Amino acid sequence: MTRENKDILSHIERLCIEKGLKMTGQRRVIARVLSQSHDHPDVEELYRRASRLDDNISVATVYRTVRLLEEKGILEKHDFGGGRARYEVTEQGTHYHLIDVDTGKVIEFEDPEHVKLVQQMAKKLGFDLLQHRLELFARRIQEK
Amino acid sequence: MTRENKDILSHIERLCIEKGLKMTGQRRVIARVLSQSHDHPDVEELYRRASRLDDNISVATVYRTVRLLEEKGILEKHDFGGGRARYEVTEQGTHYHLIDVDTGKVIEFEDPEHVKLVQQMAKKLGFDLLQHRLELFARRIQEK
DNA sequence: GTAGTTGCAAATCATTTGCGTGTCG
DNA sequence: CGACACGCAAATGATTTGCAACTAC
Repeated sequence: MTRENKDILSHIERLCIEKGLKMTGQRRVIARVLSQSHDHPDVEELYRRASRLDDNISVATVYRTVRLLEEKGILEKHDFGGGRARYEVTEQGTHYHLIDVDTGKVIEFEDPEHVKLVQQMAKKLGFDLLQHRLELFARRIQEK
Repeated sequence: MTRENKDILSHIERLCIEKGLKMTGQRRVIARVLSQSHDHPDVEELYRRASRLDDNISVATVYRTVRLLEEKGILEKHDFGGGRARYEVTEQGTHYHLIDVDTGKVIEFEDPEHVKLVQQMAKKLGFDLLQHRLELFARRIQEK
């Protein structure tokens, strides 16, 4: 039973402080929400989650904060279709996404072999790979 | 010196007819523009190019047409950042994009082996692959 | 104290849509 | 002729922003 204690800094809040961001109440709440989110919420969803912890937060602030954190490299923005941007906390290793087109759910997976492969691809074209993304749009196999 | 003759059907127009689309004047013009575009224009740019050939075209129609052609599989929609969707004519084999981060230029390449690989990836996760995208962000190798 | 932040509502921007008119098949 | 396409302008939906009040440092 882990206790969520407001006196304990969330992972993201720590990162914000490292980057020298001014930590307001709303940013602390949003940071906490992000730290606890292991999916790919959109702004609306983040706003909903944050409001649950503190009703003194506006969507505008969520938009502003999310943009700020993306600029700082703390968050990554994705376009998985559906019209709204979705966010996730930046992780160290490259990982890929499989989007279930029926449910919109996103499955993450890693494949270090594939990373090497892609580096080779870039090299063959005369480039050094900086980053890359691989996204699969797929439908669950039916076992009738 | 190839002649562009209005009596000759453009490649895309042919595809539209195959799909049973009603061919209006505006659709013919847009089809022609698409046939001649070997880059990744956004709607605004398509509208500009179409207007050059025929000033009797509205942006709304370009939006409608582009959506229709995407549904028919004749066009592909991309999000390369920048807020607006970009389009290209669907080619038979899946191809990938390498974006030169210094110039913004997009290099296309194919890799049929990789397509199979990705299908395997999806299968391993219990999915049938519908489509996928691989985008490399890279920098040209310096040979000083 | 002061630069940076917030909430609110109005503004933007890309894209979609309702409607009366026009046209392909 | 009848279903569908068009232009126009108004509507939409996500995201941004101006402004006056507030707060972290």
